[in-house]
Amino acid sequence: MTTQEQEFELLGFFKALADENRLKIIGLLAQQPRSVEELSAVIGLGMSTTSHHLARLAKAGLVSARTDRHYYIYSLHTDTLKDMSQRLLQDEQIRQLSEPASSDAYDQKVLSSFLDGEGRVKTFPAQDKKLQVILRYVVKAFEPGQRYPEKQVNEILLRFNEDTAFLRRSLIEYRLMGREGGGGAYWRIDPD
Amino acid sequence: MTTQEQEFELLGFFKALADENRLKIIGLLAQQPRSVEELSAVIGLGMSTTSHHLARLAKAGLVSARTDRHYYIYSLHTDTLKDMSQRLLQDEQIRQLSEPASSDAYDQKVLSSFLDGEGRVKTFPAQDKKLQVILRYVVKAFEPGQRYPEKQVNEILLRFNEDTAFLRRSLIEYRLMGREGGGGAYWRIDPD
DNA sequence: AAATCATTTCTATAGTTATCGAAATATTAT
DNA sequence: ATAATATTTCGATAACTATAGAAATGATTT
Repeated sequence: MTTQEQEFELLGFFKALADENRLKIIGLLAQQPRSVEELSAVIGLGMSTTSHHLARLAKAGLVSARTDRHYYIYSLHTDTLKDMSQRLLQDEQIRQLSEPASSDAYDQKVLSSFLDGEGRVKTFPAQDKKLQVILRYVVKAFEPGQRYPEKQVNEILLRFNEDTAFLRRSLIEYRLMGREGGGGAYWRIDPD
Repeated sequence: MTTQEQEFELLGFFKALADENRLKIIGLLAQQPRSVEELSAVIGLGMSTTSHHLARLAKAGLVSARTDRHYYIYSLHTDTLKDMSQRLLQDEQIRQLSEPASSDAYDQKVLSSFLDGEGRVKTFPAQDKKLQVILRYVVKAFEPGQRYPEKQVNEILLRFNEDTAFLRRSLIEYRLMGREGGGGAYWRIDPD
């Protein structure tokens, strides 16, 4: 089962139960199976409306009907209800509600705001979170595992902005690059 | 907590989660707390819309915000989610979703269809379920605990319909009255 | 086969809600 | 204080859904 299907299933489950009259139906069917006519009389709705609600509940796998004499007798699928609520108790199920990949949408938005057409940094964002997006973008100009003297670092950073000192300092501060105190060698720190 | 409040709370819970984008928000906040701006960028909605969704989730007690720097950081209340889903696992919670008293609405509807203005039975319904409603109505004319000879039973039943034999037989069949084989004594069986 | 009855499907309408853009509010930085 | 920025509130619109009544379908009895 894919993440999207999971989400859809859970969404259908919640939508099915997000109605006052459908909750009442669930409650009545939990007591005993009942016909459409009986249900609509008890909760005070037209039979077509009740039928509609039952169809939605059935689509979510919460009820089903068997035919008995003149009547369609609907009954509750308690196990579906319990399966779903138990799934909610599992942390992983909740975390997977949003596709993990889509997280760069935010980065894209920040980048398009603060970069010009040639990929240079127009201005530096004041907020940490946005600045980090910019820095993660800039640091890709360095090869992982390679060591750079300060002079070369400045040359590379100059492609992004005049203020190489600020960039250099920030890259160190946010632990995207490392620096060796003595010889002035820099290197890119791998993201983990 | 009254039954109505319970239902309302559960209804609010389901309504809060019955939206695709709110489910995504829940998923994102399960990974880590985030700001409105970040959330709206990632799921691709306007910030006002995202704010609206967050407000609904907060109303249901599912998220809350703390302020940090420029941002309002929203985080997930995992315990609310778990409380609710555990409540669903308890059978009593589900049965109480509909007020128990309201079950006579159906009876009322059946009675008004098959009784005339004086409380007499116009015709006998063909369906078991409806016939039972009529019989439960008729049997109230007998005092619990008292014994009636057949002749008196017929007199009483005559107030409801000419066909006293059918009524008598049905009352026995559906175990609303008992009969003593020998002397022909009848009595009303208490509902349990 | 015809008749009766329960249920569903169809059609239309009213109420609710998701959405966005603009204006207002709140918070932090200068 | 003033400016900058993030968030919420407001107003309007579009999409969705609950609802009822009428017509169609399906099932049961005679």
